[in-house]
Amino acid sequence: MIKPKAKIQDVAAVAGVGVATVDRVLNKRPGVRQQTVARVEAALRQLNYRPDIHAARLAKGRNLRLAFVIPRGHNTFMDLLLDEVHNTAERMLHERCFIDVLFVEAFDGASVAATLNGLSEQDWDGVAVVVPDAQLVREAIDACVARGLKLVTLVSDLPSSARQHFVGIDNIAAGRVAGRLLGRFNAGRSGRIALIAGSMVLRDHMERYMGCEQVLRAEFPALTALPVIEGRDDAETTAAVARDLLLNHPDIVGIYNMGAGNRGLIRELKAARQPGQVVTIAHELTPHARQALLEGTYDAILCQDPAHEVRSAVRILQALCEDGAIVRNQERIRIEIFLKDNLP
Amino acid sequence: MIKPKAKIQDVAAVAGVGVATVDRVLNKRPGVRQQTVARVEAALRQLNYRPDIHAARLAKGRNLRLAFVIPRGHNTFMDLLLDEVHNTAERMLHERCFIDVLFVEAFDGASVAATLNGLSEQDWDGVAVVVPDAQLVREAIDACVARGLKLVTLVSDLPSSARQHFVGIDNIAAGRVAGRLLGRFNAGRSGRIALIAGSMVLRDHMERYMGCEQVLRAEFPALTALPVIEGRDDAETTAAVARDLLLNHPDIVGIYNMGAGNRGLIRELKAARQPGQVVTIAHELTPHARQALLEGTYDAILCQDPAHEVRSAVRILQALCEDGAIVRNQERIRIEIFLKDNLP
DNA sequence: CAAAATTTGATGTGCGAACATCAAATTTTG
DNA sequence: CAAAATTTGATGTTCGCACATCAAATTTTG
Repeated sequence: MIKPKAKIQDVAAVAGVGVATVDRVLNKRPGVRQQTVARVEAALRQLNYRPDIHAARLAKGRNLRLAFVIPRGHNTFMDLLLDEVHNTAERMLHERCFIDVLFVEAFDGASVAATLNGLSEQDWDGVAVVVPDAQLVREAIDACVARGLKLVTLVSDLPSSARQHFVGIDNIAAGRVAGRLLGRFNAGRSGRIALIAGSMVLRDHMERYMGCEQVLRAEFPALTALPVIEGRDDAETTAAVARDLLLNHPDIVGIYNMGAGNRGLIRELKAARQPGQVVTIAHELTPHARQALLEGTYDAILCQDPAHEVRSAVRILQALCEDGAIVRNQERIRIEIFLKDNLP
Repeated sequence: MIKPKAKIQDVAAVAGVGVATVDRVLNKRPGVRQQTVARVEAALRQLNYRPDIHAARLAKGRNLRLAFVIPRGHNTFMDLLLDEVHNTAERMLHERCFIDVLFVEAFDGASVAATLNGLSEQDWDGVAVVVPDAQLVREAIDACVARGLKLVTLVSDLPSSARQHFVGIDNIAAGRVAGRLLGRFNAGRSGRIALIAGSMVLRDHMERYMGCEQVLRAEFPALTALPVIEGRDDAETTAAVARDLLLNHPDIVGIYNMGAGNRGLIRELKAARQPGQVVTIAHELTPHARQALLEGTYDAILCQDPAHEVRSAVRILQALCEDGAIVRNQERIRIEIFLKDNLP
């Protein structure tokens, strides 16, 4: 039942070669005949050999160096993300892995690109980066990867770049969920749905919009979406656009806030409507949003767990750097749906 | 910024003692004066020393032995759980951790208790167990823990026992979510809600019932719950009770299946009603449930990710056995809510 | 066929901690 | 104060692997 784990010696014995040769094959060192390589690989497979990760990490003694590139002082969600990077950095210090945070300006592709271009493959092994959708950024990412850095995008993706992985939710699906909840919570009623984004140049907001619009059109014809308003992910701007909306459209029965700025929206909602009158869905479980959900101002909150995202980014970068295995399902970032009943 | 990780030598130097003494303190070996212990501990804290886990695991050379105690051939969810135990066992084999599965009879407290009592602390370090709620089981758990085994309950809890941890969802919250979705998806309508459990001796089903009933009573007075029916977590029995329900209660507007046996329920629903006529909520994303959700027979599925639960149980047992740290948030099992839009 | 080039094996070192042993230093006790 | 008991330090071994070196064996080449 329990097979003792094979070690290099065992592999060498089975392959009929010396341990040094097995070592050469395992670490892709030169100077081994192709036919010998084949023999060793057969033995590896036969014994299902995997290096003992603890011994390996100890022997290499190498410290992984990871950089997190994050917008500075952007919004509450980013603050949560940042906190978690620090927590994780603290923990990972004890596992031979250093994590530093590099700040960039929010919404500013040039700033992100400049930071990425400044990352030398001498100093860093991997990067996790929150990116705006811009050509400049795409090129900087591709350059990083070409230099040999491992790179994952975080929260917002840039699929056409050479990034090795994306750590975040499926935003189209999130939008669809929002659309369906708006539709079903309004069962029977008809009216208008207001959509608020941070900025439509943010890919994640754009995708949420697409998903929501799709579902509303296809399955809830009694509800029609108003044109998307931009709140700049900022409480004051969001408050202003929300006030306009609520004043000018008495027939609004639902609101989907795809971006940040929850504080502003909540304030205006409370001022303008009775609780429960407008079905409202928002993103990210910030303290204000949480409170609004409990009070009934919000009806549901869609959420990505920033802590999970950070841990996942680190695990994936580790795996990429040390060619370990990635456990797919473990790295699936969930679209969490919070009602007032299942708050953590 | 980056402090090089402290090693035992550093601690010894700071404390002004030899490495052997630090080692004695770290591993709680006897023969050190209290005052020296204090000096060493001060140094440990000052340097924020943590043993290098890779070196430690390598040196100990000990293999963790974990047992998963799981009901045999119970239902699809348990099958998924079992699959994942095997996957994880395969992966953990390479990390000095052996995992075995012990089968017990479903619903059978005596069988579980006997199995637990058979686990010697010589052969095992930790146990994860899916328990029915029975006094016999509680005693067996307490005995295990008293023997020095680390023990976590899985999926279904027994809070009054001495188990070190529970790995699973908050079932009361899950029930509340179900209640709210039933209420809101039925916005305006009034009628009866059918509740189906596997068995009310299962704590998780009982708790779901409580949560759901709570919310319905408090917030959706137009909906009244019928008495709970037991489907034995089995497709045929569930089909039979569902058929009865649907025949005898034309005023049913919602169904909450708190247990397994989805296949039976789906079959009867399709036979008796138009899709969309009865709001239906069920648990666990099995292939049949998934299909039903896509087709509109089900309206939402509440779910606990068995893969996450298994990984979490292993991590927690590891931490308990090697007195490592537990990352709380990472081990929080989420109540996942699936609509047809966010299926993985 | 001999010389040159390539492959291979044996061997050693270090990673950081766990654990063991023994001698030296210190404290306690009679 | 000396003998006994307790604490302490120095040292060595082990875990499994990565990496390096050198000599021996094999193959290739002219």
